[in-house]
Amino acid sequence: MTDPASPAASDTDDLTDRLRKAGFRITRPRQIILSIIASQAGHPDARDIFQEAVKQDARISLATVYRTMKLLEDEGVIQRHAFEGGPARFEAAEGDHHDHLIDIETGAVVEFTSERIEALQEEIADRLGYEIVHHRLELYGRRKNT
Amino acid sequence: MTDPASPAASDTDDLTDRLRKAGFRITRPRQIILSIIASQAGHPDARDIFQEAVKQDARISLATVYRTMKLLEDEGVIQRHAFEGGPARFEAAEGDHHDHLIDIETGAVVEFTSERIEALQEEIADRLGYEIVHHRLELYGRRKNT
DNA sequence: ATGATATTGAGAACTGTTTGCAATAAGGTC
DNA sequence: GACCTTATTGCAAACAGTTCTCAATATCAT
Ligand SMILES: [Mn+2]
Ligand SMILES: [Mn+2]
Ligand SMILES: [Zn+2]
Ligand SMILES: [Zn+2]
Repeated sequence: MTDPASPAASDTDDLTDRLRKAGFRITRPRQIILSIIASQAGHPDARDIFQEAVKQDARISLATVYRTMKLLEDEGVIQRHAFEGGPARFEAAEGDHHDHLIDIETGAVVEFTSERIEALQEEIADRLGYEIVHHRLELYGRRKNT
Repeated sequence: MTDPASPAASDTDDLTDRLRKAGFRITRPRQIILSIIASQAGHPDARDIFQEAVKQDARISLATVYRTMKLLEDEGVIQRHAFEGGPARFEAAEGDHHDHLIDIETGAVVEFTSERIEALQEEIADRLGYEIVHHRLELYGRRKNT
């Protein structure tokens, strides 16, 4: 038992194992960042994660957050989004694929899925002679005055 | 007759009228940039436009290109795209709405439309209680080996 | 415990874009 | 056309987000 106060212990352990097996060293910054993305909901940006991390270890640097996000993205642990305007935002890549609707007034991010849209995308790419590697569907809107 | 060598004269004239009526001064940089976006096909970035512009007037600055693109975007003359990674890219906003497929190997941009996808987007936003202001659908893929 | 080296923190560098400011020029008025 | 007001420009500095350089440090296999 290393840290009785750490949250989301099992998720984090899964991820550390995954990284260890991939030949990466399990450093303190990486453990902290992993625990943050495992527990944290939403779509935090690098600065959000950095600020959380600093609470647990004041000497962590923003550069390390960026480096770790890159690593985790390459490992398929997280996904990176580039919503309009702002900095890149991240989320754990556990669940199924989904797309996003962004409230242009509040910045809130709503997730949704549509098998039909996904299928249509494939169909279109296919017709154009392409194979989709990844895609990006973002709806920007405002809440209806019901 | 002001400049017998200028290309895409009528399109450009339409646009200058539009700007003039909106109360903007028709400056040399603006005329040049307008003629470039009116003639140029594709999805050039600010640097592309700048390089073209410099050929016609060596003293034009990149800052003015950015300022003009902002103005033209606000006026609805052009559309701005933020494809993955690179700088913002622009295109004349004459035609109908369309979305993009980007060849991740060559960077080529293929345009497509899908009324069905557009309709589904509306449906989804509606169901979530939102009204779509704009959206972004980008497919990133590679050419099929057929 | 030791050693090889992957990783870190700090800050410089970088890319794309915006901004402050003095100089310039567009276009309305005479 | 000359004159005036002020929008627009060029330049450079500032900015935001991200990546990189490099010496110091920490991980982990032995
Ligand atoms: Mn999400
Ligand atoms: Mn297009
Ligand atoms: Zn999708
Ligand atoms: Zn569309």
